[in-house]
Amino acid sequence: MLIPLCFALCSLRKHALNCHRMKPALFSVLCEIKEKTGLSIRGAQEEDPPDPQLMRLDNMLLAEGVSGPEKGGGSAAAAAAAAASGGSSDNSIEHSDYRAKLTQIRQIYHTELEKYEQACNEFTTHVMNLLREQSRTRPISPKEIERMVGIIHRKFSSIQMQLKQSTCEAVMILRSRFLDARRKRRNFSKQATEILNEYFYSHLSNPYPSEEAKEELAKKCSITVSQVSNWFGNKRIRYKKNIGKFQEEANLYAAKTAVTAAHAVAAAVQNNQTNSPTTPNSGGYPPSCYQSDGRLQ
DNA sequence: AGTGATGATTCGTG
DNA sequence: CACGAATCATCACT
Repeated sequence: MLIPLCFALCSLRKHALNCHRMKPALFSVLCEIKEKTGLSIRGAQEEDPPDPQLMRLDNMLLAEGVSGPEKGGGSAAAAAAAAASGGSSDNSIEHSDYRAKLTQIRQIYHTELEKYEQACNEFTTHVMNLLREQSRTRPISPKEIERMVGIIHRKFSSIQMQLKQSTCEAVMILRSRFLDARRKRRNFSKQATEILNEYFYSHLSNPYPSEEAKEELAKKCSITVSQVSNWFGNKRIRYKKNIGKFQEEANLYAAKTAVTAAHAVAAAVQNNQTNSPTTPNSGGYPPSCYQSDGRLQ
């Protein structure tokens, strides 16, 4: 009678011990995350010995929207990621991908958690039954039963901690991948670069596109407004640093816009034969296809 | 592998 | 907050 109980407890102990270890690296990362998210660690008090590790895990899962209230699919993390990527809605594909994966993690977490809770209950009743059987051969105090139940619950909560740990790890990996992907860059298409360069060189005296112009350029180039801003920021500084190097490029685009303008003029002339052709801009740079306020026509 | 080009990020400033 | 400047990280070409 005593043997099955001992065996059960031993196997449980072994499992729990295996699960109990926490990687130091992960731990420090989690601490950092906690600091950054500004979450109160005092918030989630755990009964028994208040385990700071478990509290951190709980807080992180809550912050990531894994263990929190249903729906929203990790709104906190998604919002943070969105903010990190410039706050525009241009990365909606990546966001939805991120959210989908987070939902997946969340689902796994909840089913596993449920499974553990169920297993814990089953095991407790199992042990209770064993104790009941034993009570026929020897007296068993309520205190002993209570102690036994306490042991089981502690062991199962440490298993739960392992689940929380691995869930946190999964979220961390997902996040780092998401942020890494954000950092990866693709060169803009040749067409986009051309459009940007055309604007830049035809506004060389004041290469600062207005917000509207940026939006228009962004639309034309199929990039984001912040990418346009980045491009102009980079272009201005690099042009200024080495005007000589860009001279050829400047001439090229000047010629190009001149040709476009000439075509436009020719078309205008054809449309209105009576009008005399306007003289092209005699300055260093050709007449642009932009309005006086810098907007594309 | 080395190297220049280029898009993105970070930080200081007005 | 927009911008300049410096820097990082990757691309693209040799």
